[in-house]
Amino acid sequence: MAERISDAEHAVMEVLWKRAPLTATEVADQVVQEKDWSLQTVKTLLSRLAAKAVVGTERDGRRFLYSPLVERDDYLTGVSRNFVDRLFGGKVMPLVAHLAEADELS
Amino acid sequence: MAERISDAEHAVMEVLWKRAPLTATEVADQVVQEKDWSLQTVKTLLSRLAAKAVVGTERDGRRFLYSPLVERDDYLTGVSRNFVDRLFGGKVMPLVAHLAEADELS
DNA sequence: ATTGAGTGTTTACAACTGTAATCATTGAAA
DNA sequence: TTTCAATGATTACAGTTGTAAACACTCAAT
Repeated sequence: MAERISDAEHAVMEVLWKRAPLTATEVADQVVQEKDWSLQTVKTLLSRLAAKAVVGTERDGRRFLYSPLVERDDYLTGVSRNFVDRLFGGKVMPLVAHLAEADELS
Repeated sequence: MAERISDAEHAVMEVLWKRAPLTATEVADQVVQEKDWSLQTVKTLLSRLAAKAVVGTERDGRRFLYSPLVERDDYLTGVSRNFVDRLFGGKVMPLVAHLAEADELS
């Protein structure tokens, strides 16, 4: 039962997948370049992810260092499969057909 | 701004996409074969879809006939694009790679 | 010793979801 | 005509999500 990661949480994960461990502020600095969120919001998201054991925390003096506990690859595989299953009966081809427009399909 | 359709609502839409117009009870009869929901639940979902103008209602005496107002095809294209954009930077190939396992890729 | 900036924790709060129960209306049956 | 069953409308209620404010603690600078 893979833990569910919400959209907002996903944005945070992307930062940690790029580089980790990071402090909350470091994560926020990155995230803010994409999303217009406050530091508080990012900290809330980190807490929720930690509560779900999707990121791990490691004490570093007064602050925490956050690191992903699930691999980006595993996560993407999970949601992708779920997506095709729900919307395309598990078949990849119909999905591809729906996307075969302005994309580099070679 | 395509109206957001939730998972539960999507199950209802699938029924209407298969055949329409239908009464609430007819929809429920279909849906219940898949999901273990009460008639009330299906009616709530139909109301919400109608409120969002995703299904249209046509009075038929004392009851309503419901029909989809968005095409299944358009909807799938929308969510698919959104999905690849958010998770794969709009690139289809990486997505396919993540799914290239037990599937009929010929 | 005091203060302020950084950091984690707690609380907030509305929108959306899943899942209905209850209410109200009304046509059909008795 | 009274009653019942079907049906739409209203209300409910907890969990998740997005988005934070407020609180508390503490190290570093004054």
